[in-house]
Amino acid sequence: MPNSNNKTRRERLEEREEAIIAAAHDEFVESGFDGAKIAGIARRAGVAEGTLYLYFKNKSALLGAVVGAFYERLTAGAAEGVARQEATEERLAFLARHHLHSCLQEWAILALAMPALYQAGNYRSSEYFGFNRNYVAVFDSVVREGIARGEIRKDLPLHLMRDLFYGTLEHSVRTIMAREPSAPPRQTEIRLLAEHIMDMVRPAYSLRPRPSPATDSAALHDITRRLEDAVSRLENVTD
Amino acid sequence: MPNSNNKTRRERLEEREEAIIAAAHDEFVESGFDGAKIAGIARRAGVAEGTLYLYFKNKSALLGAVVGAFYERLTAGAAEGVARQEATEERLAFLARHHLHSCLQEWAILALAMPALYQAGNYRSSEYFGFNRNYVAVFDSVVREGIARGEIRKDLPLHLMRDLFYGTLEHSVRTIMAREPSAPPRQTEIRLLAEHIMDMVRPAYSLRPRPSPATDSAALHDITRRLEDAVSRLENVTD
DNA sequence: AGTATAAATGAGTCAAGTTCATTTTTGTCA
DNA sequence: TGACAAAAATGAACTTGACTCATTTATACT
Repeated sequence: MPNSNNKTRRERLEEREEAIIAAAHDEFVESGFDGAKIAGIARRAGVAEGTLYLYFKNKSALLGAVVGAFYERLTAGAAEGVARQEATEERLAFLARHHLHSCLQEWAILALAMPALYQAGNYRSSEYFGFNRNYVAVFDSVVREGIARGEIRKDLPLHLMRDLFYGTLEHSVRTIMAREPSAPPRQTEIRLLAEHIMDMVRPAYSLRPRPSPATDSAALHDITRRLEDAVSRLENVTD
Repeated sequence: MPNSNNKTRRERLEEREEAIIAAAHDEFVESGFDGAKIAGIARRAGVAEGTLYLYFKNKSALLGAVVGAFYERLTAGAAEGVARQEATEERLAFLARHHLHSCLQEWAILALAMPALYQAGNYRSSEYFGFNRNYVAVFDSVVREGIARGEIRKDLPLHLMRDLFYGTLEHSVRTIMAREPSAPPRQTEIRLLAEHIMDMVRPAYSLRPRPSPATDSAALHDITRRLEDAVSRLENVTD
């Protein structure tokens, strides 16, 4: 009998791998990296300890797989949401909400991943580097398009705008989790927080609405600029 | 002979404790938390393994002491620098440079401390919470005074301004360390980076120069505000 | 000097990640 | 269908390293 069930060998292996990742996910989330036991993961996955090492090099690789799955969800959600929005402002606001929501929801995973981002020596060569690269690519393209559209200032390196955006978001997530560790991520609170953050990010990026294609919009835009310049000059005088 | 040398018993204990912390510092910086061995720390400090446990409850407490010393340097430097500046703008710029400089300089320690900040469950009760509290108190007082002086917008919660400031700085540090892990923190690069960051933070905070005590400054400030409101309205129309 | 208390020691214990010789399962071919 | 080779799985044994504790050494006080 070449096939006891209707599964090919490859399929059975992948199924098992997924079962192991799921088991590792639960064990890590429940106990943290150090607290998680290989024996526990094996038991949850229904395999022997030795079997784990046929699928993953070691405990860290196991964590890498769990974190990789998280980043996949995170990145896919970000890309989909951005595609649904047209305006740069809305896209950034969505990314902020999505990041807050995902990170609060899966805080435990985030906490597990964090230490790896601080392993200076080999970060660039670690799988985590790739995870992050894919994720921020979504943000990068939004900002690049915003700059091309003339909605965002172009005098700052892109990586700094990234640092401002995700740095602020990450720090906010940490602040929230420190305040109320058992917080259920309330949708309305996330919206409010994201709005506040956008209130800071908007002026930092000099983010302004896209010039409308209407004929006199150019004139409006121009007068806006002139007024702002006047304001700037006045401000300097005030010094 | 009540005293073989001119040291009191208490003094000798504190000396030893400092020697142990210094040894732990070196071992941790060289090998990371997991890589560091109690045996190695004991050897460096010139004591037996068991002795370490008379001074510190466990390996984590040892790390806590090392991180605590780092935060003390960090906080003291911040407070001193702020005291030397008068203007809010200058104070914030200094804090940015100081944070970048310290974190790049002692990146290894920062990386060691980071995981503890993500232990949601017990962060608030951990010693790290206190470290951070003292440190950000410096920033908080600067911003509070800036708000009182009318130089900074007051419509945002303080903790969000903190998140923006330190979140951006931390993310920048990580970006730099990921780019060039062996980077010596160049003074000029730090200044440039801090200026760029201030270019984003300034508008985010609506940070403007302190109104001069001259009589017509109030009028100037008022007209500035009116113009800005007009600009805002125009921007909304443009949408 | 004698003694009680504090401090230090390091061999022994224990937990947990990893390895590997052995066993079981699977797919193929006569 | 039954032998057989390759793949997959197993779990007991090994290893490493944090932590303990019975014993020894140093200190201060009478």
